Amino acid sequence: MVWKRYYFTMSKAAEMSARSVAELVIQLGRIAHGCGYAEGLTPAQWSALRYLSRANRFSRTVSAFAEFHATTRGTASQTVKGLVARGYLSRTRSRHDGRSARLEVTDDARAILPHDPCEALVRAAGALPESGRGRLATGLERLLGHLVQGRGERPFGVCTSCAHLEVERCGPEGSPRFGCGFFGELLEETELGQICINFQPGKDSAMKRDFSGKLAP
Amino acid sequence: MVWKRYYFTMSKAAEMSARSVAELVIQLGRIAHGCGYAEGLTPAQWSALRYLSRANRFSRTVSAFAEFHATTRGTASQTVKGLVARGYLSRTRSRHDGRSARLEVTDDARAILPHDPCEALVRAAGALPESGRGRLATGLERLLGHLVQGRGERPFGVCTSCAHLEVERCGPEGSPRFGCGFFGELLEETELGQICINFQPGKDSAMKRDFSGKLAP
DNA sequence: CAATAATAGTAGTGTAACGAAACTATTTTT
DNA sequence: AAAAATAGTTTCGTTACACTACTATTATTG
Repeated sequence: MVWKRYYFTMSKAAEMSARSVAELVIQLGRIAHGCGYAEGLTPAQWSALRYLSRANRFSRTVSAFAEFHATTRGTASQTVKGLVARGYLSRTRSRHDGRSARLEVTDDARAILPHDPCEALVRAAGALPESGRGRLATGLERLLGHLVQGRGERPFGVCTSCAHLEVERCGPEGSPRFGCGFFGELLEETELGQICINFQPGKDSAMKRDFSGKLAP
Repeated sequence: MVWKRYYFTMSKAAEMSARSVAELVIQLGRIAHGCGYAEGLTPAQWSALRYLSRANRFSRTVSAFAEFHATTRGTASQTVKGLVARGYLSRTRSRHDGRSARLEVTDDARAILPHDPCEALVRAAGALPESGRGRLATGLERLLGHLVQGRGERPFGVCTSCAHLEVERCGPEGSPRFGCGFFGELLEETELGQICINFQPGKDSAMKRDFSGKLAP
């Protein structure tokens, strides 16, 4: 295991810098969480709106959000209930599974999403120099990966870096078609950048991730 | 102002990566906060113990912790009260200021600090490759700086990167002595790495920061 | 030097976020 | 056909936290 090697041989300096990273993440997280009461919504509700506006059609359910938000289904149900009551989410029962319901972000919700109080964090990140920002994202992603792995949970991710993604090219010059090997369904190109509950870290992913949303072979 | 320049000219790709950074910080923050109930202490109490064990003597007060924790003095007072009741903190009234009381972390508290649930985050950070870890810390520090600045607050920091630090060398080979220009008091060498409530970002700091805790001229 | 303002800290109250457990209603497994 | 698993909801109790009002001390100001 990789982290053991690093952990047990960590020097004093390495431990200090690791602690610095942890402290900074905690501090940032608290501030980001605290500034979450705009538009009469709670932090949990904003989190739900953010998640559901970024999740693909397999992942827009109460249970998926509960797992993403690291909370219980009961709590997630309450959070969603409030948003439905305000007209920010709509429910449609699944035809294939009578227990399940799909959640959709309404136009009203999309209208207020730019007022998400966490946009302050996005702006702060945007103020960083371009090169450092990419490295920061990569570093945080790895950090989250280690943390989630240590808790025995699954990470969330998008199709473009998922092992379940399948690409099919019709002819040498034909435009590619995409599918998910897990759900066994075709994927629109716009769906490739959405968050999926069944993300599998792509050791052998079909394509490399790219922040622009475009695909690199 | 720097961020304006970056913000208004942000490309689509830059905005995506900024959003990634923000989302990752939020996610990490939630997980780090959620795993905070070990040893019968609440997340807020763990946060207080962490802060007070890292803060210098000018900063170990209820008000300083309230500001650090971005909460009210009332809430901070409650948090501290619980820790005093459990014997993890001791109060000593200030002789210079009858209103103020100094908080000290007890030996009992130092004994349980290694069981801080947020140590999982430290371990995860320790699992990162050494080079990336340093850059990650720097990037997060800048991010926090931008965010705090945008909220009109002051950042917290340590003497070694503070503008108030004064260094005095007794002779060409003599060991240096340190003082704080703000509080007008001498500083022990062990205090130079502690968090201070009156940190002033050191444009012209007397020394460069170093994670090892050692000093570089 | 008095009057006022500011600061450090505490106490009490109300809200609401959240976890836990119990409960339906479907689907899957055996 | 019976049992187990899953999606989701509801209820209840705890508690973290903000808000307000309050005391005690120090700083400021005319």
